[in-house]
Amino acid sequence: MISLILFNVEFSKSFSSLLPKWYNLLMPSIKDVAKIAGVSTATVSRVLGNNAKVTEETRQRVMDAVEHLNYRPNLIARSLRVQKSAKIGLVVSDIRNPFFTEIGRAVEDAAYEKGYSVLMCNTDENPEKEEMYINLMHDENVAGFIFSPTQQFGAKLSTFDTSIPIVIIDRVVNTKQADMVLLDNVAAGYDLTNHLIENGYRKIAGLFGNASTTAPERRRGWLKALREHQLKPFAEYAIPPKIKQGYDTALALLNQSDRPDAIFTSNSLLTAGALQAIRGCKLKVPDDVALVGFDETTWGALVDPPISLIAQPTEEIGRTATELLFQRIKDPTRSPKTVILKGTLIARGSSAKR
Amino acid sequence: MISLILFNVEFSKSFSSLLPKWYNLLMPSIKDVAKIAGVSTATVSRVLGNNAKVTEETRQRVMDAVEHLNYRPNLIARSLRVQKSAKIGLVVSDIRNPFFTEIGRAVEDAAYEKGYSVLMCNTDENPEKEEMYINLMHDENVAGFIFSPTQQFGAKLSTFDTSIPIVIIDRVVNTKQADMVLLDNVAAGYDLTNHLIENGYRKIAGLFGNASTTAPERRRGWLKALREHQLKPFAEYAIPPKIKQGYDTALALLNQSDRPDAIFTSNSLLTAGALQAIRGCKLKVPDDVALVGFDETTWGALVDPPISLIAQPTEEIGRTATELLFQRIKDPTRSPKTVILKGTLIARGSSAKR
DNA sequence: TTGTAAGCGTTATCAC
DNA sequence: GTGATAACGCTTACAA
Repeated sequence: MISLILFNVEFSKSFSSLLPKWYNLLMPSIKDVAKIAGVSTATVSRVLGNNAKVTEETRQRVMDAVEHLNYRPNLIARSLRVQKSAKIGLVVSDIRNPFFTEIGRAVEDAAYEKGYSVLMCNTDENPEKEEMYINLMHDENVAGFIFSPTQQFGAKLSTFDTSIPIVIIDRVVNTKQADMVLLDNVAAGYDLTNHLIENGYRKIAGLFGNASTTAPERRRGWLKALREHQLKPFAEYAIPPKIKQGYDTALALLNQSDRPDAIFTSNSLLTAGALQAIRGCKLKVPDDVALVGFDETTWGALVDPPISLIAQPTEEIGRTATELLFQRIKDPTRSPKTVILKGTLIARGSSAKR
Repeated sequence: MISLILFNVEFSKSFSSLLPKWYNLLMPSIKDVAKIAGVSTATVSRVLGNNAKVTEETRQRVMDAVEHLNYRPNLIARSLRVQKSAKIGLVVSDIRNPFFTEIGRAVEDAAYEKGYSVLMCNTDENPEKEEMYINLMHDENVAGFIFSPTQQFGAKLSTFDTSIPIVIIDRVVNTKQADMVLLDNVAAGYDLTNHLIENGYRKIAGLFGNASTTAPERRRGWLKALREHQLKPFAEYAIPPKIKQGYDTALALLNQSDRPDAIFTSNSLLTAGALQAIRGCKLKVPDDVALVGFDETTWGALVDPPISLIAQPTEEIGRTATELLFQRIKDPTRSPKTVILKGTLIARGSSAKR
């Protein structure tokens, strides 16, 4: 793999000129280079892969030919031959969730530095799409991929092909085969709920996503904190983690005669939906109802009052996942690692002391 | 191409079962299928590509073998052979810009429906990365790609390889070779500015991105509206279209003794930055300073007061771009189309009548 | 309607 | 240190 990496870096340097108009008409192959340099294709390959010894003189001749022809190796052919590619996959459930957007960005950066490109796929929390994209990962010969499976799919995952390096992020999967990068969700839910309780809220409703293992864990923390204070859950819902469902559910909740004094949401899409509902009911945050959630977003600090939340270290999660992936690519037998990161409570106006 | 599409759809149906553990150990090839079915590889290929005639009986035998072996064709090998793939590219400048996130989502949906997957790349407004990803598009044999180039890169684009179908989105490029899907940015800037003027604002500052052609066009509309009302630009800045730069610039602007009474921003990242700055200065929107921008985001309607803006039909832009791309893939000689879509002014509290 | 075989552009094995 | 050459798994003339 190392040679591949070096290789790519070298190329992005040497052939940074764009493809001229006529390029694909006479797209030069390794044969053309060999002919011009007066060597065999094997030698050209050796020079480019710079893993075998060649005399400096032939190396130079080859490089000249390469430059002269503006040659760039055919990645597809190479991939067919070596059954690998300088590509990694990123399979997430919802690219519109700012959490995953940030992850995507971090992964892309980390991969780019190593000369890898990223095949990014959106499963929409749909197991059928997940399946098809996992197959695609295989078919595209990715070196490995980063994945946040739905609950249903995660359960199946351990039964299947383990030959391709995988790093699971965000969600627990019951397999000892894959590396994982997770948040300590129970602690996060616990901290966030404690914060509400300490600030005087008692009738705390919970809106939880129903697609991942993340939400149930955050719920566990929520329950634990409530229990420790002899409080009962005011109400709770397990719903699709989308803005619309957050809105609908919160609206119904707030229209009841007995309202909660705080809403706990398990992700930022639900937070946004709940906030819309609160606005729709012309209620005041936090006087009528407090609102807390997860993930720092563009808007969390901009709304008035700003939202109290548990911030996840998205950049770190993305980078860590990518690094674990590259480690496993380099050494597939290495025993799996699970990295658990802590969230940070950011207390703001939406849960101010009452 | 049609055959490829059908092909893929067929496969995603027939082989929806996941790869079993042992799969890659004995990853069956077309040869294995041929052997089991008692036919030649050519026949297997014909059955799978269902473009040539085969007797129903052999077709059945082949399909049985395929199912029995859990065979799935090797996309890389096929791609090497036919010099094409069921993949399209999406090269955008900043995946964290909600506009592009939405586009990405729409493109992914549209592509999925046709059995294509999407290679998504983030250039970070960096011409070097753009170049490398354009090369990658070539190297990955994508069927075509959707691209929002930086100004610098867009200028070069027409000089280069035209063999691969491209659809430009969001930004004008001076080439007659590519299809484009654009917003009527001059009109949008004009409408948004007129709206401010009608509501009584006179000292209107402008924060414009410096990476794309979009911002200068919106600026033209802004200038036109001002001129028609005998107003002078209060101040204007061309800056990198990022939250941080929006914040810094707006902060400096607001700390001057003579403050604008309205800030016009050319994209939502700048809007967010400007809003942060306004909050930082403890100023009231819109009483102290109005704020308007572009693109409907999760937060635009949630902040208080909500932001007035020009909404772009992102879903439509993404779908249209993908459709144009598929049309061009099917018929590469077809004369290029430019689709210009209108934005919608959404007037809200941040620019209320004074 | 079906089979044979060439070839897509690489890399890796084996000679020399 | 270098060159032939056989794969990698597929599609597609061309034959039969």
